[in-house]
Amino acid sequence: MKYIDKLRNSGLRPTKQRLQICEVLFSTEKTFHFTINDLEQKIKNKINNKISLATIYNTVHAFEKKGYLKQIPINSNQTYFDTNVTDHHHFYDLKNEKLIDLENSDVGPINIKRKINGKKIKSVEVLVKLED
Amino acid sequence: MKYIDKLRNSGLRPTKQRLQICEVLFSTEKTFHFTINDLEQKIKNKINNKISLATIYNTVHAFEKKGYLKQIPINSNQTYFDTNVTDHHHFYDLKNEKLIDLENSDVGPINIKRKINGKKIKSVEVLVKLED
DNA sequence: ACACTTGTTTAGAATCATTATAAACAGGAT
DNA sequence: ATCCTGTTTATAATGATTCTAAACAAGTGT
Ligand SMILES: [Mn+2]
Ligand SMILES: [Mn+2]
Ligand SMILES: [Zn+2]
Ligand SMILES: [Zn+2]
Repeated sequence: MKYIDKLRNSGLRPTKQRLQICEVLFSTEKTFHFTINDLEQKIKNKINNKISLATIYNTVHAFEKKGYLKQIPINSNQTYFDTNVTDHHHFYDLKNEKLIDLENSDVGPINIKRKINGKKIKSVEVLVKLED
Repeated sequence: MKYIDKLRNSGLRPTKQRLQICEVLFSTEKTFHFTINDLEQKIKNKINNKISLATIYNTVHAFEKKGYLKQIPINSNQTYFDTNVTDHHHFYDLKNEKLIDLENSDVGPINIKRKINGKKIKSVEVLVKLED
């Protein structure tokens, strides 16, 4: 399995549940955005055994900490995650609550001129809200 | 009172609670960021009567809908609001969970080149996450 | 001033995403 | 096989937010 090494190299045991969640999250060429609820449904559809909700939360947070997922900050009652962990920006369609990736070339480089003493920049993200 | 007209012109009755919340939110020259919890504390400190938590939620949402407040999208368990309703960007200090305004001149104009069919841009916000 | 309508406030309950608990389980090393 | 420790799981707890519906108050008209 291609995910076993990925997990081992991160210090995560390659359990059956984690491998199956890897399959759901990382086996497609296209990256995507999801909530825990979305992921729960995808898992239900793609595998026959059950993975507990607690494990889904645990795994997503473990993967996030290892840099295999990232959270996207939007105002929603549910947390959105992204399998695209490169630096990139988003459209957020307020009507259907869906995120759309923006290529960096669609926005251009962003130059933050101001500095805060003792702090360094971890990320720069643009969120473009869309309405009808 | 200076807030009575503001409220009446928005179709909101100038109740005692709303006027007091206006005082807390809009009487300082500096704008600021807050959570509902922050606001609850500020209210407790500045006035002697009690305003119920439900009213604080109701009022914040009413003011948001009228454009007197806006929500700032960040990944936090609590919703952040801003009394600065102009288009502007933010630093977000991950350590102490505080927002800092960025002047538009600190970021420069952002040109979104891509268009989505049938949708128009409502806002463009940059979030710069800070770590130590 | 009074009555009437409708918007607002309120305490408390409900909702619901997320996190904590702690017991059963499984990976991996020896 | 045994042991250790990380992981999974069902379930409970948490906590921010929203809902409910009854009491209340603002505004309007008389
Ligand atoms: Mn997380
Ligand atoms: Mn809201
Ligand atoms: Zn994305
Ligand atoms: Zn701000």
